[in-house]
Amino acid sequence: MKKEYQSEAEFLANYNVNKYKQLSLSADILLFSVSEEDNSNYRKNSEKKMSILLIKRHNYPYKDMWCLPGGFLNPETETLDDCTKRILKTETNLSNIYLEQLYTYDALDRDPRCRVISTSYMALVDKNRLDDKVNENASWFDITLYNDDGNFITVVLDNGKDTIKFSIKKVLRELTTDRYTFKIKDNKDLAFDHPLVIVAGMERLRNKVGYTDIVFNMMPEYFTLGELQQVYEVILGKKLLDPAFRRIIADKVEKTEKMKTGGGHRPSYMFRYKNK
Amino acid sequence: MKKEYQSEAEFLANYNVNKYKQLSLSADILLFSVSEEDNSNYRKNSEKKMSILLIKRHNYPYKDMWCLPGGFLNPETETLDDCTKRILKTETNLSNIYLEQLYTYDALDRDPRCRVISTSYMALVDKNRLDDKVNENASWFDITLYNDDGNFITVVLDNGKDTIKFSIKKVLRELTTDRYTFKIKDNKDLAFDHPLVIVAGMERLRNKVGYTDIVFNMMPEYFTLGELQQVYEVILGKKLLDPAFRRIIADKVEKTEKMKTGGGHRPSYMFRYKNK
DNA sequence: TGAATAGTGTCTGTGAGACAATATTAT
DNA sequence: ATAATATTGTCTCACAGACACTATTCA
Repeated sequence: MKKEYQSEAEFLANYNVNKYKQLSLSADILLFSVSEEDNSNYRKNSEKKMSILLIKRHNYPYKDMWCLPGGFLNPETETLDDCTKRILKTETNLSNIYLEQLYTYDALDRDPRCRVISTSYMALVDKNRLDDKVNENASWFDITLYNDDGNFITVVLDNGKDTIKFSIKKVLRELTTDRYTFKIKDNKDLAFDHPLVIVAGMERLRNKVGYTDIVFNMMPEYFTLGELQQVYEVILGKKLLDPAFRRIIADKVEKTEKMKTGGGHRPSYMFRYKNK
Repeated sequence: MKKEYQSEAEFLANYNVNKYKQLSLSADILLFSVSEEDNSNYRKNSEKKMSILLIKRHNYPYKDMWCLPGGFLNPETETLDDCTKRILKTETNLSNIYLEQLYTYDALDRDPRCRVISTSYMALVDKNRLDDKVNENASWFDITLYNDDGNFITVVLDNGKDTIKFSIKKVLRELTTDRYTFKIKDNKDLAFDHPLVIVAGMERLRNKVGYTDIVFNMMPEYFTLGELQQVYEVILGKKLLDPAFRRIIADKVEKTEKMKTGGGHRPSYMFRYKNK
């Protein structure tokens, strides 16, 4: 039977480092998706928001706080990719999810138990595939980004019950021309260095959306161009002009016979990703 | 006194895994620079080539083969960044080098001794800063890339004495829209999975050159626009048009009073990176 | 003088940004 | 009829590609 600790300090005092490994590797997953906000106006299309899956911690450290889904690597049998897929399977019950390694975080004190070096992964999924299948300790949080000025980013995560808020400062790196790193300025709701991981991951997603087709991993098979445009817009954090958007994605999609009707306005053709 | 093994098989048979760690982390460094090919024609500017620093291995595994500079992480004291800087200092005697983490390689069998998970770093340097300072076991290799067709890349590395050649196949990943990974198709000269690391790193460099200012880390303080253009050209692997190039970099550089003369042709103003 | 690079002018076509106009639905 | 989205047309402006032209040096 597991002992119940009363505080993180007590837990750490009793934490037997030698019982476990001195150095552990882990994978942390940014599982991104897009959520639909139900709308009162029967004419309007439902608005969309970026969302991310978080896990409620039940153990120390950071007990009762939210964190990214993640887990330790079994170094004898697993690659980091394997490890990530195993975690995703556990949390979402899905196997076929777009995955991409992002960055390895290894600050000496990023985990109070011992040295834990964590590789972050970005995963993208169409929410319709799993809405009800997620693990009970997991929850989808809508993401809102505020760019206070050029140097600060405030992130608010909301799952309808809990609100998580943190701020990140952009810090220019020395010895370089235009790169910067992130530092946590303010955070009390999210475990570990996960605020950094989230902000860096969202930046990566924003950048890659422009020159790759990864968005289609977040779309169902059939979608309207309006829906697709909404997804681009929530990722990029800005409105796009309809004609320009249609020009750009014209050769990536193909029109089908299906129509989406019932919106109190002109119906729309459904499109499909055209995989060359 | 260290025992001398006669073969890699013998070495591995005697390798005591328990004497060392079961799992090790390491950093491998892609130290890129640009080399000048001396030219016979007094009129012509010297041609440039991409070059990379490699290390001659003196121990098993992969004894007597070349490999990327790298080393094991000391997990009690170092971050991966620290580790990379320490290795760079050892090999080049320089401390201030542009660094950027790229990717973490962790195939189960990538090192025959035991599980070694390696994070690759890209480092960029102006060769004038260190030409004679490099460690004696290290050597600069000129890089030539051949894109046999869309799916194969052949890389030839040459340091004037040794020639290293390997081929890489681009493999489309499942579950995705446009990403691919690399697989080694043919390699007998370069240790470990370093062919993959090199090709992936060069791709990253090519991409980043377009939307960042990292090139200036490979330039001396004063340079002509012709020299700068040459560097872009060897990185991108194609010629650029002069007027277009000048338009693009116009606001990144500032003209100085210095001139570069003696070329048997019209002299050129020297420019400097304009750090906003 | 000529070969080579340095540097600038300018034309053209492509494509993004912007705005307008038309089409079609459910209430 | 009206509010809302769907879809297309078109104008303009910025800018990259392309080519031409002039400037300047040293053997």
